[in-house]
Amino acid sequence: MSGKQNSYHHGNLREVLLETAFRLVDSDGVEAISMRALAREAGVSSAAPFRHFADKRVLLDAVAEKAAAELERKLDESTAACSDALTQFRAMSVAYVRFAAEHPALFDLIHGTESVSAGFLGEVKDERRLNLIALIIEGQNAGLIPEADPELIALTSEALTHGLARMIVDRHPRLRTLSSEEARQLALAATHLLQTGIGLT
Amino acid sequence: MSGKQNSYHHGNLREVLLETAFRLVDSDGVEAISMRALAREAGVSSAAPFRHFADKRVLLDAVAEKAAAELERKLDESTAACSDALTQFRAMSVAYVRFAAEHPALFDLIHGTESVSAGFLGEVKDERRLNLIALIIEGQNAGLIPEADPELIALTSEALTHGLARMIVDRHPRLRTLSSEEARQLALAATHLLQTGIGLT
DNA sequence: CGTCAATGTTAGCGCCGCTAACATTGGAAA
DNA sequence: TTTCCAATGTTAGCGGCGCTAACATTGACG
Repeated sequence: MSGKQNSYHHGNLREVLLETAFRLVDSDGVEAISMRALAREAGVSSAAPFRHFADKRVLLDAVAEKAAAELERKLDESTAACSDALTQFRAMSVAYVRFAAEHPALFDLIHGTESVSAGFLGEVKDERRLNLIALIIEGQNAGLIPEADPELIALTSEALTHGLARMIVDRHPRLRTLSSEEARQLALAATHLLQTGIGLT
Repeated sequence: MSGKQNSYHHGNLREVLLETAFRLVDSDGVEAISMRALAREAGVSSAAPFRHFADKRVLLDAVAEKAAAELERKLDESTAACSDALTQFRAMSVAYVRFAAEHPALFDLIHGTESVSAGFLGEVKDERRLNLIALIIEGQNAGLIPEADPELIALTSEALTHGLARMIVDRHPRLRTLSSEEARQLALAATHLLQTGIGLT
């Protein structure tokens, strides 16, 4: 199915367009893609892509969903070898920040896409949040975590991780040209700091 | 100078274009602006704007710089009535998050614009960072803040604030439709949490 | 074997960013 | 005051874009 080159019907156009767009966004950013260029790349007329994606926004939504699924996969992977819940949480923070450092354009696209947070992947994220909140309540019952609103604690943790990732993507002056390993160490250090508090009371 | 309407020369075109673009980005997002539409709005031919901005990127850079200056202004304002350094820091976090909630498209443009973090306003931000670090070291000398790397503490604080702002702009499921007052309370609660730590040790 | 839905094609509309060549004008220099 | 020129406007147009309509090809299925 991948080598059909002399037939009128391409046979695999939708996936080829999607993968090409995915690669192009990852390497050159979302502004680098155009429907016509994708069509040329696939060796197809400039109207053909519209048989598979109603408009450009829909195609970008699909790319964003693919990227979000990839991020999800990496987050799951990261917690595979973690026994307790705390190390799971920290591993996920690290994986999240690393993804942002390695694929800034995809990270950007994911969060700039309405349909991602609204759709299935938003629910995945919500499920993760509920897990985190359950963990926090557990910690509070055991007397390990102060009795603040668990929702607030979860939100603050998320915000810290998301903020680190965003500062990298947004090329914050202190964080531009951050390697993946440096990103890992930074995420570890920052989440540790959140746990112990910075003591500014 | 503002009412020249029947003359060949507009007389104030650069500023009019800039202000129109600023308003349009703020209300409808960066994708809503086009050079030709701006020209029409200003009652001028579609080539005229290029006498003042070499290309669209340069115009957007100028809008971003204006927006960043506005943000700077609000940050300065927010600390006016604060005596000690800690309340200054928290007031700035609140102002930062509020700006993001009230002007998401401008906030987005600021951070997506290379020239802003590279140029003058990046230096302003750096100066702010140095102030924060000085405050942290002071706190450490007084025994109020743990002996972690002051740079790291500063970075973590920034990341939390930036993360909250970004979650709002990115329409995080839990934070969409957040009012300015809710943003204020959230920022206060989260920075407080950072100070005390969430105790997940 | 015929037909039809899926999926390709060509042609073209209107908008865009941007440029070249020309027009107007206000203000500095003579 | 007159002259002239740099600044800043104009028109016309190129090529690329997103997208649509009308038509062409074909494989799968009755």
